[in-house]
Amino acid sequence: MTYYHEHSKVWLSVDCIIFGFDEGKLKILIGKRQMDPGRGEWSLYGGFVNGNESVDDAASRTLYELTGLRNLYMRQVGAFGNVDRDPGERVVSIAYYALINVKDYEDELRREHGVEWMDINEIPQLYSDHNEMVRKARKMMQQKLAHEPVGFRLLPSLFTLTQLQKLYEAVNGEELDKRNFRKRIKDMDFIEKTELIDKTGSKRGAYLYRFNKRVYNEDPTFKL
Amino acid sequence: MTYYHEHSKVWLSVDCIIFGFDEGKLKILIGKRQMDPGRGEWSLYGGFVNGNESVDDAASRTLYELTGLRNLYMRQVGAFGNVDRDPGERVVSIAYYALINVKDYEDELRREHGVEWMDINEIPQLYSDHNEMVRKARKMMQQKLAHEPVGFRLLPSLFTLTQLQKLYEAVNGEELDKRNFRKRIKDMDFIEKTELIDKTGSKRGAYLYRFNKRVYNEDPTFKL
DNA sequence: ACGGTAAGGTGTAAAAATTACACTTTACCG
DNA sequence: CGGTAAAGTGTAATTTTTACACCTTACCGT
Repeated sequence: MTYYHEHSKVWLSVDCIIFGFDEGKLKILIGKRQMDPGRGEWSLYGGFVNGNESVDDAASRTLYELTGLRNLYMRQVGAFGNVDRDPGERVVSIAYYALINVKDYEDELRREHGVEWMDINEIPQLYSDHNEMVRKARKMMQQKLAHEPVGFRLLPSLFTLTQLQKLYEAVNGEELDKRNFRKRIKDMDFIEKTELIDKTGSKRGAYLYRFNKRVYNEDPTFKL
Repeated sequence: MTYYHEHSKVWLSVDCIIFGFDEGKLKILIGKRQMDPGRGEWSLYGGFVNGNESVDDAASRTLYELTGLRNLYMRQVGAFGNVDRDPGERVVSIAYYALINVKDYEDELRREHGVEWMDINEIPQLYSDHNEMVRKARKMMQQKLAHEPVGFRLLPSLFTLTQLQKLYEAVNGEELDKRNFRKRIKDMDFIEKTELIDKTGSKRGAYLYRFNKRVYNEDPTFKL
């Protein structure tokens, strides 16, 4: 018997704020809880941490469970540990946010889990402290996108400059000047213009770009 | 028996990165572990989370235990949850950083707990994943100080502009231009000049300033 | 076939922010 | 009473950021 046992153990869970970008809007995945406590309330998707896995691994596993996708871009938001945050038992939860390209997410899998994309600006009241998690995740994600080129995770691997601009506008909630935006993009060698043209967004068609990670790593300078 | 019980519980601890500013250097409090596992290794100060307290409360309590100070500026760094991070048992730890004015910390209490101030740039190898916690805490703290006027927490309530400049230099690890620095400070109405003069730092003496929280709250604009 | 339409694409000048930089003042101390 | 060491102060050059408008292209409907 060591000093550990003078203290009490808790259940540990992970909750996921999964960001997607669709129809010009920033969205997250939420669903109605299918179990007690809180059955029927809107909620983030989550799961418990098992004894044989790290907390990060539990988050990866939970994300995989929900989306069928591995190696998603994922960052920890933080621990939420109020005593009464879970109405049933003492459960401390570690929140993570992830960025996914909505096109990679099969709609069938989405329906299976009973979750849907909801505009980040129209999130209803959520179960327990999940609104707080979302707020913090959103802030951290904004911060991250302003300083590192990870926004691409929310887009297809080929994207137009208009898509990219709309993405940043949605994330930051403010419009950007098209010429100034494109000027900045041109300074970033790791955003490569391809010869491919997207015709879905306009009659004229727009060049498709791609993010070149190797070039970025050689000179990791990014400033939106 | 609910679904909770299909999963295993873990011990939860908090670890504290306590920043202080002394002799022109940014420092943190570390001590040699006085218990197994890891007895004798350099380590952060920490404690366990009890069943009847929130994780934040556990951190406050632990900080109070160590410093005798309440209402310290404190922010969560994040959860550290590798399976083997604690050599004894499965313990997930939530790290917090705090900012204190070293003058508020009684040296006796410090010795009682066997901790000492160590230059942030000269931190030895620490127990478990504590070095990682320190790295992350330092990064977050730098970020915070660059965007919010919380550096004052590391100084006496009255301070000279030279002290303030040296603090920011220590935090960011780079020298600042004196005139440009003071120009920016003058633009911040919430940094008030008093009529008091500090004679300890120079023969001539320097005006003492203070942070006025009320004025800041009226116009919370800060940019170092 | 052609005019309307809707998104794609492009440069310059003004304003603002940031940087670089050097000397005078003061009061203590020896 | 001269040396010293920190306190205090302004301006010009540079860089960064912002504001702003028109032409192009290809599809679509008539």
